[in-house]
Amino acid sequence: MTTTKAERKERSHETILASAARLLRARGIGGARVAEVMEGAGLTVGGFYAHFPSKEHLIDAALRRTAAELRERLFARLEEKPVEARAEVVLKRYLSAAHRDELAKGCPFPAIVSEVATTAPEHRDVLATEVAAMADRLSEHLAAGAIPKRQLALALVALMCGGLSLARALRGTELSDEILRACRAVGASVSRSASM
Amino acid sequence: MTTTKAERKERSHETILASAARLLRARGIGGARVAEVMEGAGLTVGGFYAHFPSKEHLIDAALRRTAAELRERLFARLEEKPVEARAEVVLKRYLSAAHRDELAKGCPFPAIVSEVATTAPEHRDVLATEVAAMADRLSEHLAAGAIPKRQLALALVALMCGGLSLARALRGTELSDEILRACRAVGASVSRSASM
DNA sequence: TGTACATCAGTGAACGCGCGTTCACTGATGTAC
DNA sequence: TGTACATCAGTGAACGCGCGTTCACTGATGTAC
Repeated sequence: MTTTKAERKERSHETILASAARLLRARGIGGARVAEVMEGAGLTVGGFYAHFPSKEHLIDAALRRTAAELRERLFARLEEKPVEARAEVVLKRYLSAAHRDELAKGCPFPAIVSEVATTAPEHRDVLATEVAAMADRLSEHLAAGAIPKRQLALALVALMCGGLSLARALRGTELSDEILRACRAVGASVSRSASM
Repeated sequence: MTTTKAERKERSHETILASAARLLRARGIGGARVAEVMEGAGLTVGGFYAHFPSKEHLIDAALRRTAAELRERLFARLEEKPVEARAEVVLKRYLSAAHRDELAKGCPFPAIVSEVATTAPEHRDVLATEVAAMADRLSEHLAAGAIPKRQLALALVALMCGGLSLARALRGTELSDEILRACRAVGASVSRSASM
């Protein structure tokens, strides 16, 4: 039960990152305030800079972390399914009402793409890496067919990200559900026809 | 050459709205600062509240305006083309490098969906109206086929919006161009196969 | 037509608030002897 | 083992800045007579 100072600091670091990961997804870059991140970690503002050199570094770390977590869950146990059915499973997982409603736990992209395009270009490189990683992983699970795998993977990432972004923005409206359904159906359709 | 006071005020109102329309698309809701909007209109901050009751009202007006302008251009002269070719034309126009690069002139959705989903839900209703209008207009230009027109329209809106959002966020990277191409190709493919 | 007054679009400074960051301090843990 | 000192994770207040909004004021235009 004895923990060293360094171990305790490491735990705090983790807690802060976890809190940031939640807030980044729920509120976006601008909305994830340092004071609130620290409060979410059970600490006070002042201590933050002993763990991260700046908010920018925190956001980058949280983005990497949440994107990796997403891939973990999105592509879990896909090997059990035949390759032709996998894209549909991914679409169903990503474009679900649960994923739309649990802002703080899901994909970080919808929460940040707008900001990276407009007021927070400093996160562009990290975002590019994570989007590429996502497309790569998806590509591995697509069947060869009429549409090149990489091309189909990139379009499906855009479809999923766009559909979830819109569905989240319109949460609570009938249109929101309709968008999720439409993207699942059309995404599945193109994946099927592409592999034939 | 004589203009009345009311006419001059009306002109200022227009100029302010035009400036806001540009800034909203280039910087998002949070990034479109009232002082900068007024500066862009050749005026000073203090006069703003004689034209709009709050920033929130301005953003709503700018969103409506820019969304309507987009529809105007996106669906212009489509009747000249056979119905089976129209979706592809829309995809080409929307998912172009020019549209990605000219932030201030294009579609407002990529700039604001993140914020509406996270920190600016007060604009949800206006956004819902404009997204629905966009899907309706697109739907009119789709050929009947295997996929219901409305469903295909909603998925194409999500694909376009998602593709453009990602391409803008990743502007300057090779991946950005690749995403645009992939979305155009896959979007065209699904539109074609759906109408057969 | 000319003069005195009213209107009101626009100015510019100030207000209040929230945010990222800094910093002097605290107190529990760790180290040296 | 006990004692004196060093370390450093975390505190909490302050700083500087930017933002939306307010407000007393200005001066050109419009109106009344």
